[in-house]
Amino acid sequence: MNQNVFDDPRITAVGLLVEAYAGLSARFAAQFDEHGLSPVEFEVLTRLARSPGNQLRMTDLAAQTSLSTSGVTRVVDRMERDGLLTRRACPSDRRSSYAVVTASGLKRLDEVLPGHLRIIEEWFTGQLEPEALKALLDGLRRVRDAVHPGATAGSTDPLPTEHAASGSRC
Amino acid sequence: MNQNVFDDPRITAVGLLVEAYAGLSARFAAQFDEHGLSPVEFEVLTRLARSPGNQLRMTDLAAQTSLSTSGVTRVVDRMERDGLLTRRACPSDRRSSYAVVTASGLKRLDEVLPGHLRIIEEWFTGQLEPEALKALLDGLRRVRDAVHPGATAGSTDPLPTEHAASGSRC
DNA sequence: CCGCTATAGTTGCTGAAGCAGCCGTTGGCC
DNA sequence: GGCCAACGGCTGCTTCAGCAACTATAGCGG
Repeated sequence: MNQNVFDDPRITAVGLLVEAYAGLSARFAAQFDEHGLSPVEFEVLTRLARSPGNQLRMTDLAAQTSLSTSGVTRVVDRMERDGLLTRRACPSDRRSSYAVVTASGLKRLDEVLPGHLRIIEEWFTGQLEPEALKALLDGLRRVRDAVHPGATAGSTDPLPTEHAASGSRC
Repeated sequence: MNQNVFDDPRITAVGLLVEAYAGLSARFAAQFDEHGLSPVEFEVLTRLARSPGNQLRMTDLAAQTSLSTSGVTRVVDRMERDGLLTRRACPSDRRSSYAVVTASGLKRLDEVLPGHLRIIEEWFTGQLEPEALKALLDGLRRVRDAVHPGATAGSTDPLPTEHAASGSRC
């Protein structure tokens, strides 16, 4: 076996990305867990909270997260059971329903976010001088732009606020 | 709700990392799938192939991947069923067993790796000029080093070749 | 107005992964 | 030599996500 293949700088580059991502994800997950949230639930909460009216149709929510529509159904089931979300019927289209963040859900988010930001700063952005951080982010943006739109996996797009507005708004 | 929280540069930074990672992972997974491998199986295959004798104890394999020991048991079950791996008893410690890559497993890896490297180049390393790539990797390395060692999630360490040698070598 | 097709969401089934508990083995200790 | 704590790996149980099938509604064409 060509042992040296694994020393290929391309492999190393991917390794760095994977490890940095995995390490950060683990920190995030630990903090989410302290607040009784899974990473997916946190993502759902933030997607909804940043959307107009704190709500999104199930389908749109699926498009904005790493979940399939059936996955969204289950997650919303759990979160509705926990009181973080509610389903609301769409008045203009009886097939559709909205997932809406409840006051309790917003409160939970307010409890989680400060610590989340602190963790990002402690383990990610604060690890680098401003110009090094900028270089890192520029590089990531380039890769993201190449690989991003409509990728198979969820897009986690940070600024899709107009997405819901473009759809059949109720 | 403080809508502007989501415009925080720290959130954006994480978004970039997550999206770049997710996008690349999706490309990788698609190619693995063409060769009948899951991402985890590819990881197991590479870990073993880069280890001395193309083998690793189940426990060591678990430590080097994102899996628990029970997860390793199942994955190795599947891959052994598919002929990519074999279990071999450890002569000096009858509790231990090795997972060994078969010729078929190595062949599979040889089929997958060139395309894998091509994808990395096309969507990641080739997207940036050499100095920009270096800056990106330096940044990732800093974050990785901060967050990495013994993290909760799997470590995906790219140079643990001495790991197996340090253990109770048979 | 009727029927046909597309769409929204839910549900049964399957596969994968973790945890906890189990058994067999090992290696130190008396 | 026998005993016992530690360890390696496997199995039962649970959780969770995706796929595919299903129901209900919407919207278009004849």
